[in-house]
Amino acid sequence: MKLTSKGRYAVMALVDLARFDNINPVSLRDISLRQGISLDYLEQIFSKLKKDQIVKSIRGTHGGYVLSKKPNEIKLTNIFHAVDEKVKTVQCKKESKKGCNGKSTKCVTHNLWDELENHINTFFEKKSLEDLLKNNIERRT
Amino acid sequence: MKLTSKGRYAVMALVDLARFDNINPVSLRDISLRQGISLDYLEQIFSKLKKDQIVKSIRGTHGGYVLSKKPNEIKLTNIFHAVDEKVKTVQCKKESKKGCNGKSTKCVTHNLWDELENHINTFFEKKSLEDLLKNNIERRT
DNA sequence: ACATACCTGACTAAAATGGTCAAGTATAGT
DNA sequence: ACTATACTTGACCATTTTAGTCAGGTATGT
Ligand code: FES
Ligand code: FES
Repeated sequence: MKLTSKGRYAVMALVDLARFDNINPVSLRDISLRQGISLDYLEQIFSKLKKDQIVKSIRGTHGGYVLSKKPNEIKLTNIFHAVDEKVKTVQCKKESKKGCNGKSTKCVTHNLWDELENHINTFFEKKSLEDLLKNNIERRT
Repeated sequence: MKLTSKGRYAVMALVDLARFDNINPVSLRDISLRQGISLDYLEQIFSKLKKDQIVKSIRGTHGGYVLSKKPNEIKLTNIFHAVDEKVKTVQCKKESKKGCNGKSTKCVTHNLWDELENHINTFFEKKSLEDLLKNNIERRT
């Protein structure tokens, strides 16, 4: 039950981006240096964020990335979805009537894991980038 | 962000055990057959559950395992702890003052992950084996 | 004695993770 | 026009984790 670096980095990078994206786009190089994330890896992550229209890219010198929505409109769910960091607690396919053991009925723990999945997703749906920014500003005053 | 089979199996097996543990101990062979879990793998899991005194073992013919506490005293936390299914969302060492990037201060997302970890752990602390048994009985009436 | 069932540790194939590397393309500034 | 910057794409790879298997052993009830 752990978070992958991809999800973690995605959020880190977006917080960084949100903080420095005032007028000018922010280059991945800057984020890489500030947050200590490999540039090449960041590129992979941002290509996914772009595909889900969480960021916009601006090419060329002084180019970089910009948020395509306001921080309070970007929920953690959206970010995680974009980078394929999915919460998967059940083993079976949820839609299927079959259980994880291949039997014709759901296993004894299925409901539990499903509850857990909801519990976690609720957390991600509530939190937005804005919440993180606030938290961070508070901490540095 | 996913659950491993070890954690899942541990809970499945214990629910099974709790349901059939009336007078006689339950053999891993039975659990293996009923739940469709490899016997060899179950043995690894139960050796850990035993070490944390969640189950007791009875050797010899007609031997098997028995819960060493009442179902309502066994929380998911205890089970997960026993089989090393730990919830780890932060990257850094929590006790350390250092951040995940090796810097001298915690990263911008540290608080978030820490909150998440608590959120999840709360869930595990509340749920007991008894809850699962109830849920299962309801479903089959 | 013998079948049952717990016990232990070593081993391993496959998947996931966390990246790196190479070779581009687009654009702004000079 | 040239060049530096920075996004873009896709292939590649080492390490770690997962989910087991296998091969022995030991205790005990009948
Ligand atoms: S997890 Fe869905 S049936 Fe077991
Ligand atoms: S997760 Fe703790 S400092 Fe980044």
